[in-house]
Amino acid sequence: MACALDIIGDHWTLLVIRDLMFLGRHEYKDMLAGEEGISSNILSGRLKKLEGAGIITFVQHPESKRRKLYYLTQKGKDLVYIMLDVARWADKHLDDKVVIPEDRRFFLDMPAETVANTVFDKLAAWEKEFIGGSL
Amino acid sequence: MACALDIIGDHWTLLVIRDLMFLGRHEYKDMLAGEEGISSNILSGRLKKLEGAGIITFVQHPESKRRKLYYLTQKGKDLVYIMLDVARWADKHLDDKVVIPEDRRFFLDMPAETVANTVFDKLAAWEKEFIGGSL
DNA sequence: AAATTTCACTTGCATAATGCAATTATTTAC
DNA sequence: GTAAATAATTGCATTATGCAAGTGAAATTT
Repeated sequence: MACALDIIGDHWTLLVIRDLMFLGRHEYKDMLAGEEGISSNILSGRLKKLEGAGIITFVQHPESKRRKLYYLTQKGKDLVYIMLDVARWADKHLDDKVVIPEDRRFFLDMPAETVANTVFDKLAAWEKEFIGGSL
Repeated sequence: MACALDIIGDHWTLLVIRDLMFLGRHEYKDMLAGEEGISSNILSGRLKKLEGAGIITFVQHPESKRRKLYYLTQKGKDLVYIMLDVARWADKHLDDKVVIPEDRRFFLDMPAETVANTVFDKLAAWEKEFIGGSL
């Protein structure tokens, strides 16, 4: 538990992972523009830390040398179960403060495995387009 | 997600909850003696924060005026699903660094609901002895 | 009853992390 | 060539953390 929390137990790390897992934000600038307003230095540090931990990796953007496309490794994708439980808990106990977006709300009523497979499929499709397609 | 992480997204909070949920540490001094070595000021702060968030509460120890018995509310107990997923993820992906204690290892092979019910039953028995018994 | 110990904190202070704004280097667009 | 976009980095103020020591009340020992 403590070792896992060394990696994912801070305010911003799981938000970066959420961007990659659910929101289709694969670029630095997309994550920087997120509604929570992460600072550029924090984002930069978290991306490096997550890369070092083997949770994310990246390829060069096919249209630009300077842009990078970040995406989750399987180690990162497996965090979906934790993410889902956090969302379920927040929905149940913080429902006055929390609004789960409608387009993802139905996830909460699905079995975890179904959600995981849906997410995995979506990420695989993205990878096929941007990673598989460019190699 | 962000709101939940404001509460539980830090290094020590989930460790305090783990103490209350799995390790039967219900007193300040028990948590302070934990193997991770939390500082007294940090522990004090986290207990207050968790109490303020409605995740834990406490009663006076039946044998002493100064001692307190902390325990989880239902809001706190429901974090068991997140805790279990964190443990599963760590076991799968950090297995070189992580040793799951043998006396709790079998939890990883059980369905989440079974684990939750086991934990809930154990906590209810504790509460019946220390809370119900003293009122 | 006086002295000691236990307990749940609190305080002081050094170090580290965070947050914001501005800057930099490189790449792309015009 | 000039200007804009991108992925960072730097400087600096504020905040959080970590350690050691201290505090005051309650319990225990003598």
